Amino acid sequence: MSNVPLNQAKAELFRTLGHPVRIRVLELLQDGPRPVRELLADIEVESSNLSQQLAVLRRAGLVISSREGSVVRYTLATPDVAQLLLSGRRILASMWTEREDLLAELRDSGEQV
Amino acid sequence: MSNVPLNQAKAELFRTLGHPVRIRVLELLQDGPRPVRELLADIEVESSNLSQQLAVLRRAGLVISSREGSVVRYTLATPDVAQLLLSGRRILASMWTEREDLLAELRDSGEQV
DNA sequence: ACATGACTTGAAGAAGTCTTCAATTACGGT
DNA sequence: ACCGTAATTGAAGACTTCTTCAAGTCATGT
Repeated sequence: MSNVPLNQAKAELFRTLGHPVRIRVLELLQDGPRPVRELLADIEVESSNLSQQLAVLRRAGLVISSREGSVVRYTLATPDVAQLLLSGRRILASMWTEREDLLAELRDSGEQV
Repeated sequence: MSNVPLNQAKAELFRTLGHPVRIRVLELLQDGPRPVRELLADIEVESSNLSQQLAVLRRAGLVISSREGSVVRYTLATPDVAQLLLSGRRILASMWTEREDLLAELRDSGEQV
């Protein structure tokens, strides 16, 4: 039940998502394929840096690129990526509200002292 | 609709999951709280290394530790972590089957030539 | 008080990742 | 054939993360 190489693969997948530009790219691609030019317009990053991050996503197999004339279009390799991003948002949200609850508790107990 | 600090937070969350030992720990904690001793028995890793990885998870707010006598017990900060791990598994599965389909296609077209 | 088992911490070198720059490829228009 | 725009690549230096070691804390048994 441990399966070390599987956990290795999972870790690599998560590590691939571990960069704000790559997250943003995947989020934009959720609404359908997009040419690099458009991604570049929506993300504040240098063209060569975006290319580097796209290459990371490509190597990980999360996106697919195809040249169409002078433009390169990127597509999500699987729509399941959306689920993963959603789960991430949800965890952040629940950690945030838990911390907020704690703050409220602290404030309340402070008022009692 | 871009929200750079949010994407930064998401990226940090995913990066925290980007290590096989940390993945394994979270998976074990899905079945309930566990003392370090037990985690150590289930994961092939040095005690000090496990501690380092637990510290990363603690700092990220994904787990909570509490001392009970001479033993330290770890707990998932939120059960939502399970969803995230599941989504990860699912992506890996769908990437795997897509690649398998591709292989089958290649094999078939090879037979036709 | 001391020893022991259960963990954590700090530090150091190796390994990996990030950003940026300059060079390069690929296509379309003239 | 040449230029401009679109995108990728390779390489270098800064920065971060990983593993391991030795040393440290903390509670319990003797």
